[in-house]
Amino acid sequence: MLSLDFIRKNPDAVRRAAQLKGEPAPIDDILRLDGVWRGHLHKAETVKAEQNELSKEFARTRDESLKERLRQMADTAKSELAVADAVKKELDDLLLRVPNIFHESVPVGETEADNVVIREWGSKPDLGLAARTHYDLGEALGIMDFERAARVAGSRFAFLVGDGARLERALVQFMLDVHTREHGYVELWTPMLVNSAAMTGTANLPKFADQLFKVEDRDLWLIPTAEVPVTNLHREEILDAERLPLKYVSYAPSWRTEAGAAGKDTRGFIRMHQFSKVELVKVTTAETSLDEFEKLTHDAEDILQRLGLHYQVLAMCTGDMGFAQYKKYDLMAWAPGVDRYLEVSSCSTFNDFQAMRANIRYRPGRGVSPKFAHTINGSGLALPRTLDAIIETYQRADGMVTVPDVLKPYMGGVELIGAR
RNA sequence: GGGGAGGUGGCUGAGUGGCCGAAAGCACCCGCCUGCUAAGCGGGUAGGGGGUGUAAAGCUCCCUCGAGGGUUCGAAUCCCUCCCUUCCCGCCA
Repeated sequence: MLSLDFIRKNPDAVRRAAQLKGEPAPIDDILRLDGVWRGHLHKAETVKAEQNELSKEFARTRDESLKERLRQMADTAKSELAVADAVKKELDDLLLRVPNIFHESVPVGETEADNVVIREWGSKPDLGLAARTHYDLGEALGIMDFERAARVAGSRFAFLVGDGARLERALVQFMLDVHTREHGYVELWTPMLVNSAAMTGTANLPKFADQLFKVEDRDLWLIPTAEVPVTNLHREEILDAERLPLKYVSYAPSWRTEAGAAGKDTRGFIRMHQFSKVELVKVTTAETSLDEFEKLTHDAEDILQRLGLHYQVLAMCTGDMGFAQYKKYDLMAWAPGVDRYLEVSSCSTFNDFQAMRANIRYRPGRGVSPKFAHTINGSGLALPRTLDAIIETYQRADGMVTVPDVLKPYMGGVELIGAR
C-alpha cells in the first residue's frame, strides 16, 4: 500500500498513476476520512491526556469528588476513540485499494499492445517441418491427458504421464539447482495454504479474491504463487540491513480460478487452474531494489538460455502492469507449434508497496528508525508453458521430442521422448 | 480431539491494580581507563500514531507487554473469547 502520509502530500501524483494504470483510486474519500479521523483522534487524545493527569492526582489524594469528572472523561475519550477507530478502519480498507505508483521508466500505455520489447535472445528456430502443437504432440505421445483430467477435476486441469511427468520433474530440479547453486538463492518449501493476512500482504486481497480458491469454513486460501508465502516469510519483522538482499527460490504448485479468462487459452497446457512454478523472491533495500530487480530478471532468463529457447523480454506498460507492481517485465518464450510467444515468467518489483502491507522492515543502521523493505519477485520459471515451448521447439519430424541437453542428467537416461 | 504449562523489548527473563513502556543480565553503540587484548567505570539503545515544525532534528501528547473485548478513575497484572507455542494422553500419513 501507499502510506497515508504519501497520499496526503502527493494526491495528484497518486491520482495520475492510478489513471494511467486504469485503476480506480478513492483519493478524495481518503483525504476526507483522514480529516475526520484526525479530528476525532485529536479530541480523544486531548481528553485522555487530561484524564491521565487527573487520575494521577486521584491516586495521590483519594479525593472522591474527582471521580464523577474522571468517569465522564473516560466516557468521552472512549466514545471519541471508538469513532476515530471506526473511521480509521474504513480509511485503511480504502488504502488497501489504492494502486501502487510506477517507476518513471515504465512505458505509458493502455493495453498489451503498448508493451515494449526491450531485448530478445535467439531467434525463431527453423524446424524444417510443419510445427505441431504441444497438446497435439503430447496426446499422441501419451504424455499429456486432458480428457481424463476433465473427468476427474474439470477443464483447465491436466495429467502428465510417464516421460511427460518426468520431464516436468526434471525441469523443476534443474531450475532449483541452477538458482540455488549458481545464482545464490536459498530454497524454501512453504505452506501452500495461507491466511487472509498473508494474501493481503502481497496484495492478492482484498481486490483479487475472485481469482483465488478459498477453503470452506476456514481462513485459508490456496496460493496462486509461491510469492505469497515466501514474501510473507518475514512479515512483522525488522531485518538486519547487512543481511539484505535476502534471496529465496521456491517450487510450489499454484492455483488460480482464472476468473475473467473465459474462452482464453482453453486449448492445451497453457492456462491451468493448477500449475507448477519455481518462484524467485528478493527482499532488499530502497537503494538496491531496481538493480536487484534487473538481476533477478536475468536469473530467470538464464534458465531459458540454458534450455535453448528463443524469447523476448517485454517491459509492461502502465495499463498492463497491474495493481501492485512498480515495474514489471514479462519473459515470453517462443512456441512454434501454437505459433506465438508464451508468457513463462513475470518479474516485478514493488517498491515498498507489499512490505508496507506485510510490515517487513529493516534497520538501515544503529539507532536509525526502521524503514520498509522493497520486495521483488519473478517466475524462474512457470512450468507448463516452458514445457510447451520445449516440446514444440525440440519436436522432430517423426513426432518424437528430443530432451534438451541440460535436462538429460535429470531424465534417467531418456534422451528422446516417444522412443520405446 | 482431551488435559497441563506458557506467550513481556534484538535475546534471556523479572514484574499479580497507580511509584512500569517495563528490573536485571546478555548483545550492541558512545565515552573514560588500561602499553596491546581481556577486564573495569559512566552513559545510551523498542515500535506505531497525533500535534507542532518547509523538512530533518527537537518538543509534546496518545497507544502498544500474543489478538480482540470487558471490569475499574486507573490493567502487563483481574475476567471472557480467540490465536499461537510447548509438554502429556489419544488418533494417524
